[in-house]
Amino acid sequence: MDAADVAVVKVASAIGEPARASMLYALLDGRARTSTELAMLAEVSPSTASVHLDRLKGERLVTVVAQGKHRYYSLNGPRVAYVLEGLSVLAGARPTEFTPSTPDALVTARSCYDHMAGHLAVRLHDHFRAMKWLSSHATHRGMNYEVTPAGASALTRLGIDVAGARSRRRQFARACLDWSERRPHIGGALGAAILDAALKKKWVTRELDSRALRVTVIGRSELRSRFGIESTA
Amino acid sequence: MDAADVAVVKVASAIGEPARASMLYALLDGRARTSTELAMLAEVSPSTASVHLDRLKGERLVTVVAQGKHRYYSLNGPRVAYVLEGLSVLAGARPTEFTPSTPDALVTARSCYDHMAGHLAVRLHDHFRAMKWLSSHATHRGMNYEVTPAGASALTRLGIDVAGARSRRRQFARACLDWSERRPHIGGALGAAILDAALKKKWVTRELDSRALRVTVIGRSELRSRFGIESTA
DNA sequence: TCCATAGTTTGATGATAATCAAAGTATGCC
DNA sequence: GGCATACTTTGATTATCATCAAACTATGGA
Repeated sequence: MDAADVAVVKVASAIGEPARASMLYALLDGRARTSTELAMLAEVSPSTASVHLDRLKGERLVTVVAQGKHRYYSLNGPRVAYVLEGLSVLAGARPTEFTPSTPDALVTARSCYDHMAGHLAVRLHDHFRAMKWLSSHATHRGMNYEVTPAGASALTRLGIDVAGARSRRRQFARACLDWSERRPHIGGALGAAILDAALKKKWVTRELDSRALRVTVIGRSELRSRFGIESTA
Repeated sequence: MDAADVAVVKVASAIGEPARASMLYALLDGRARTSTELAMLAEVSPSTASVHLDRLKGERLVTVVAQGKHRYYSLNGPRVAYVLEGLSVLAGARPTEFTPSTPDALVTARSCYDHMAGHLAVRLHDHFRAMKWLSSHATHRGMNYEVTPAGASALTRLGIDVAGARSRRRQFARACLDWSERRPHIGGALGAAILDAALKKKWVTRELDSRALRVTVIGRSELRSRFGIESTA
């Protein structure tokens, strides 16, 4: 086994332990969490959690920021999120696809690192494309989107900070393949702006300690009237 | 930890053990291998290899086909290959980027499950696109390619079985993001046909027990004269 | 300065997993 | 039928890893 494989084994075995996996998947919603919170989520003692987090940090799966006595842990970038999603698909388990069967909840909506993923995200993507608010162009990195003039005004009227997304030093908008839906949703800065707007307008809310997003009553109404997207129960 | 995470832990920990990882990465070149071969590659005894392979089979990472007394193991589809490549990237190791520094070897060429990946594959992709032998169209699954009429005759003249690729019950041609190059190469049935043709014409040969492909003297000459692709030493 | 809180380090304990040799099973060939 | 080969199963051994409580360190507030 060469040196490269040794590194892979360390990364895979770091993920392949129940407590550490719990913590990693808990961070998949893109939010930072303290070590004490992660200990509780993983159902281990703070000392156990501390050792595990040190291991994850050593393998560059998480980053930590200290603020006073608190230590805030986050996933170390979208590539980690990508592999975790891939492992979920490989395991045959859908990452948090089922939301509680209340009439307001969309069957599948979740935050994928910093943007929306799931059924709702795919439907929004399809709608924006159908309305020709996005144009696509192939690049060496996959398919990217640009916002058309009509799309710019429509999305801005929806409260989506298109200009702010454009000014960020990151990819503006790209097709992000949705592992659970097997179809694209919108990633990049625009994808993050869309999630921000949906949260601000309270069309969706975050589930506590979960990547799932819950579609609110208001959200359901707005999504139906604006986009023709029905939530199914 | 919910049931989904338990499944993920089993998959990740199955990968995260040196002997099993060796066997998985040995299979990443898309060829089937016997359990005895894999035992040798992983430097464990046949009995140890047998138990490990049983574990990998249990987690659906490999499939096995018995032919007489031989057991041939393969990766269980491109999705497994995809996650293994993703783990390699995450681990910071490049999958077999360096070939021995003989003057004939291209720096980066390897087989990725059933098609060619690496620098050469990316250059071929770029050339075929530049010659407009491929047209692209975005689908809900990413970017796909179609062969133009000019491309069909040119590729067929190159010995690439375009018609055979088209008749297969799988995706004809798609942009497959090359993890090491970060640019697309050609996947799908056409990608496999291209690798087949390159092997048949002896432009490339397989390295023994490796995913690396070696560009032959003939291959280097043909690639330069036909496509303007130089191999660098 | 003292106390509470957050988090880390240490040492002991128990569980789990990988390893192999030996024995066993199945297949193929003569 | 007998022998060789490929592979599996079993039991014993060893190493590794996760766990926690206790002690310790760092930070923040009164």
